[in-house]
Order: sequence, then structure tokens, then C-alpha cells
Amino acid sequence: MNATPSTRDRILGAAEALFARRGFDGASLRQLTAAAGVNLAAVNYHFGSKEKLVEEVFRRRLDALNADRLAALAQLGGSHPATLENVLAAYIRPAMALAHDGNGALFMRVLARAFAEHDGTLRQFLSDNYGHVMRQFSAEFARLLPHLSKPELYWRIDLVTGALIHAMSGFGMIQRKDDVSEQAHREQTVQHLIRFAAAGLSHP
Amino acid sequence: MNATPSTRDRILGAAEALFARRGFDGASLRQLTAAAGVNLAAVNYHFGSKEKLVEEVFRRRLDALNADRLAALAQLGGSHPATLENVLAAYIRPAMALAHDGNGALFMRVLARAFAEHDGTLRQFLSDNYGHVMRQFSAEFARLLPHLSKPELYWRIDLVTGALIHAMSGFGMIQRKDDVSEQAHREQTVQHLIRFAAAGLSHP
DNA sequence: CGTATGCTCAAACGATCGTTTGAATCATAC
DNA sequence: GTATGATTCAAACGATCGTTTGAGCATACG
Repeated sequence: MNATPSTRDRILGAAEALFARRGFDGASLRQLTAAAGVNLAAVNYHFGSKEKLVEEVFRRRLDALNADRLAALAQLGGSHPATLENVLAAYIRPAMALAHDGNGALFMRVLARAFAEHDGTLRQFLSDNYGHVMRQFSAEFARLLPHLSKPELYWRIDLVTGALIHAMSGFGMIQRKDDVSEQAHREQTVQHLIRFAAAGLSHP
Repeated sequence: MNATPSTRDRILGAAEALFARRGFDGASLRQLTAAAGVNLAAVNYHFGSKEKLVEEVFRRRLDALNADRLAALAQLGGSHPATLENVLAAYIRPAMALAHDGNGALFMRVLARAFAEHDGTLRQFLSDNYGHVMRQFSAEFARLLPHLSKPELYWRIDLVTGALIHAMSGFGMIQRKDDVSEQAHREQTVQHLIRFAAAGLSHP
């Protein structure tokens, strides 16, 4: 709405775009603040350090995204039962909405970079703050797929997670033609992702 | 075999381990050469630049890996027909062998980092040098799955690729107990990956 | 022996990094 | 109007970056 976002938001937006393109180490605070049109010292003033800025980039998106996911999961039942595909929809649909809204596609690329990091404090931060979401969905999958052993289930969930992150980080390069057909195309994409994930999770 | 590998190989090995842990930008040549026990200037002497070193880390592994994949694909036919699962085995089995041999698991993590890079010269380098492998396998998948439209097929291949890279980059943290059961466990893992990929590719 | 050639080394190059400082500017409340 | 706190600013901090240099050392060949 506001034509001139706050310095804080300008930094977060520029950070998201630059982290997506160059990575966390590849993007410097000077490139970042220049792109945002703010002073170099503003990052440390508003966020404390570059590392805290990285965490805030994730927090800004993941708080809402995972809240949406858990809300969608909680709303299942009754006329909209908690089938495998509906649970997957609760996980995938909010992410798709984000990936097609504003700079959300760039954030998906940032998220894919985070998944490539196996050590470091970022992995710990994400696990500490958002691990409960995956745990809740995993419990639901375990209930829906009782014939799978626990290692086998986690194994398949891991594969599905990798597939979804990889696919959604590729969004934002293909552009829409008109708004109506884009809406339809997005819904079609969601269905494809859900069916792929369902097949991978539940195959004999 | 040689107890004292050449300076060139020491650099490549240390680079692989450090790129896996810290990323291409996060790993400095000073950390790298210190870990390898060689002089700082040796990198630019043997490889020309840091960027060329990165490319050589990939070349050393991917040349053999993709040759193995294409050889396995070419050997299909007759008593070992080119079914979907056999083609997938030709793609997956050489990668699994690499991921469980020496520092191959570290290379898988490096490869996962490369997949997270959407711009940059590294992506171009990998596409130029190894794109033909994916193209050949894609043609085989198209032949085996004629009911899928071309976009739909590439879409599913992309999802499978993301799943495999993500899963295999996680290897190397769980350790084997004894060698015999490890061999069996690896074969079991290969079968799981193949069945997951086959289900994702061929689901109705 | 003399001298190429291949390789290693300590040292330094200029550039850029994240972070800090202290003054200048802005907004708000008394 | 002026005091107070929040924010922005140019400038500099020391550290570290990738790369280059030129001397030193080895082995091989005439």
C-alpha cells in the first residue's frame, strides 16, 4: 500500500532478492544496501548483524507460511476429510500461494539454498523455529500410511520435501500470459504436485 | 594407493570437503589450502583461479559418474530390458556407488549446492558439459511414458531430480555398522529410490 | 657442468568484507 | 522552542578476500 516502505522492509526485500541470486555469502551488505537505496550502516542498526538479517528474511515469510499450513491442516475433517491428498494440499497450497505472490518466488530460491546447508546456525535456526510444523505433518502422514515403517515413512517424506523445494525454487522464471489462465495454471500445478507427492508417499 | 597424493589432488579433495560444508563463497582459499597442507598460491598455479577449481571439482566426479550412467543405459536390452525401473537404476545406481565411496558423499552435498544456484557461470558450465546425459535419459523416459505430454514429463523428471539430489546429499551422516549389512542396506536404499521415482514418474 | 623446466614458498598486492563510530538529521512531546 | 529519542549518514576500523610476484628448490636433459 505505502509507496515508500520503511527502511527495514526495503532491506528485507533487497536481501531476499540478492540472497536468491548470489547466496548468503555471495551477497555483500554493500550490494544489498545499494539495491535497497539505504545506508550501509542501516543493516546493523535494524538487525544487529548480517546473520540476524538472514534469519529475519526467513522469519518474515515462514511465520505466515507455516501458520497457514497448520491452519489448513486443522480445518480438515467432516465434509473435507483428512485424506492423504488433502493433507498434502494443506502443506503445498500455502507455499504455492506464496511462490506466486510478489517476491515469494525469490524467497523459494532462498529457501532452497537453506536446504543445501547441512551445517551452520541457519539450519539450527530453521529446525528450532519451524521443526514442529514438519513434525505435525509427519504424524498425520504416519496415521494415513500405517503400513509403512517409521524409517521408510521419513525416508519418503524427505524425498517429497526435496522434490517440492527443488520444483518451487524454479518458479518465477516462467511468466504468466493473462491473469485468468495463470490462476488456472497455478491450480493445475498444485494438483500435479499433490498427485506426485501422493504417489511417492503411498506407492506399494 | 599412493600414500602422498599430488598437490593437485590434495587441493581437489580439500575443496570438495570445504565446499560441501561452507559453500563456494563461504570457503576461502586460505582455509582450503591450509586443510590440504599446501601453499596458498598452489591453487592459482594448478587451476588458474578459484572458479576454475570449482569446475574441476565437478569435472573430476561427473565425468566418471555420467559415463557410468550412459554405459548402464546403453547396456539395457535383451534379457535386461529397458523398463522404467531399469532405466532409473541406470541413473541412480552409479550415483549411489559414488555416494558411498570415499568422499563421494561430500561431493553429493556440493552437487546439491550447485542445484540451488539458478544464475551464475556454474549452472552454465554444468548444463554445457553434462546436459546431454539428462537429455538422453529424458528421451528414454519419453519413450517409456508415451501417455504423458512433454511439459508434464519434464515436470515430473524435475521433481524426481530434486528428490534424488536432496536425498543423496543427506548421505554420509548415518554410518555403517558392518560391511556386509551396509552392502545390503545400500542395495535396499537403491530399490527404495527406484520405486519412489518410478511411482512419481508413472502415476496416473 | 650448465641450464632449462616444473613446482613450492613467503610475502605482498589492491579490493572488498562485516562492523563500528560519532556527528547530522528527523520526528515527536513537553 | 527546545529537549529527547529514533534514525540516517559519511567515514573509517581491522580483517580477510582472490590473486600476483619473484625468489628458491628440485629433477631432467643437453
